[in-house]
Amino acid sequence: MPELPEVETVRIGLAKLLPGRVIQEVVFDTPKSFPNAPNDVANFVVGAKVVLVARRAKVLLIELSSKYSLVIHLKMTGQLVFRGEQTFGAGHPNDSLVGKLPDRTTRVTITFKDGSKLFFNDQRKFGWIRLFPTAEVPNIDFFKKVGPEPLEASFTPEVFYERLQRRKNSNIKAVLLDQTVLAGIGNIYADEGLWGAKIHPKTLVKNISQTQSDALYKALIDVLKLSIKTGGATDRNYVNAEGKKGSYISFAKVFRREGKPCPRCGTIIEKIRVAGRGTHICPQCQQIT
DNA sequence: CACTTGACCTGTCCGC
DNA sequence: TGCGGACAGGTCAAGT
Repeated sequence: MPELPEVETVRIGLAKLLPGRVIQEVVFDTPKSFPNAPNDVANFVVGAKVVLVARRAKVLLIELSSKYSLVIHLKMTGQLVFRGEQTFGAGHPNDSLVGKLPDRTTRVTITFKDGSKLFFNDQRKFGWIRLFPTAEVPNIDFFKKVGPEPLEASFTPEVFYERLQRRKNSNIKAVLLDQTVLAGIGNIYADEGLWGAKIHPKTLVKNISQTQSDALYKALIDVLKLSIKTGGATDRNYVNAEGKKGSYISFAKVFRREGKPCPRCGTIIEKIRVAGRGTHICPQCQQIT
């Protein structure tokens, strides 16, 4: 669920809230949520100051003054929610944003010297926080393999078409979800982009024309930008750094709209299964070519 | 090698 | 009402 726009929205929020704060304490539930040894946390996290908050693909990077970085993947149900000390404590008038934290999904709590806290919540425990020397982050396997950022200027329609050709015999939806082809697209924006470009998700890449590729490029960029503008898509769990929901889902054309009319032609939207994922299409607008 | 499927988890929803 | 099972979907490992 947290795809590029959601992670970027969290980054924007944390970038305003965290830099300059000094970490005082880190508490985590199980090693799985924070696989680094306690010693590393004691040596390189506690006492360090947050320098900046960045994003690559769907991964958040919190760079510390210790030359180490917290590398965070929210996977499906992860949240990073910041609470200043003034919004803390049961019964406090400002303590009503999304309920009291920590809650039963809280995996890691980072407390800053000024009393504010950052909660890493994750209902399904797929997400994680890892600690790496900042200089080593680009060498993490995932970052070595991951594809280009779709919103960077260097990502042109030509680059997109060329990257798609890496998987000519796969269906286009599977390829859009492949992070080594292109970073940041997940189930929501794959469906929305394919609808925008009028391409059936089961269409094989080798059967996608340059014209269709260009249309898909534009549709993907458009939905990603719109979603960032609207604070991301809250389907179930997603919230931003302040614990607030995003509103993109109300702009969605097909995602989670099965049984409702296509906004373009009125045909009833169907939900099918492609690449092992629930997939939403307009059977009239999107036909296999 | 290219590509697809299953595992990892927990909560929710649907049918019986 | 309770219960089993399908489903949610990002990524990696295992399978075809």
